[in-house]
Amino acid sequence: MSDALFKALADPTRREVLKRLQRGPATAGELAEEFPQAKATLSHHFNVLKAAGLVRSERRGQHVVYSLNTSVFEDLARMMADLFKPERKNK
Amino acid sequence: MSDALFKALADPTRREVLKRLQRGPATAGELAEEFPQAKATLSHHFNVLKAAGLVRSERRGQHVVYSLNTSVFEDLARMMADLFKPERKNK
DNA sequence: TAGATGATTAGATTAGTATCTAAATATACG
DNA sequence: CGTATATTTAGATACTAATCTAATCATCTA
Repeated sequence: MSDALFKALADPTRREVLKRLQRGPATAGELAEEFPQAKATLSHHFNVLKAAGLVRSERRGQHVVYSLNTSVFEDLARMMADLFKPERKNK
Repeated sequence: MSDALFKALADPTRREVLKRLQRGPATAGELAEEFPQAKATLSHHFNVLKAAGLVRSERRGQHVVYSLNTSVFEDLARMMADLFKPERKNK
């Protein structure tokens, strides 16, 4: 569970994708154009991000729109805090 | 820089080591006993954690004492926030 | 329905990481 | 100094992850 999240964040390209999505949703193609890797490679990264719950995807005709799932940030913050401040009960 | 940090957190064993160190410093041997892996393997993990600035080490005679470097938590929190909230200036 | 476009999946290759055992280094102490 | 104990480093292996090209799937439109 948290494993998928940390693993997803471990790759710099995926972190860049997240930062790009801060500026708003984008299609797979638009995202792929902003990175040097092949489309297929980016598609793989999208899958990882999705599995970690960091992004959502929605098909719009031929396009697939990816957007940031900000609600995971809460979980992430909790996990981070948990790594350093155990005394805090997980309410 | 941040890459080393995220990579260090990507491994579940290393996250467990961090959680163990929340309860206070421990020697390499003490830590190694709490994990199924070989001592050498744990030593490798310590190096990764150290390189990421997550732990400190100090030699005490024959022993090497590892402790959590809580000051990195600030950086970590900032990086996390940065991934999701770009509008915040990095003051 | 056929062709074009957008996206994902399959299969293979390469690079990186976790792990082990064995050897090396560091320190203490008799 | 020589041995015991604690830890790290070297070298090898297995596993995982990133990447590519080619093929497949999905949708639109003429």
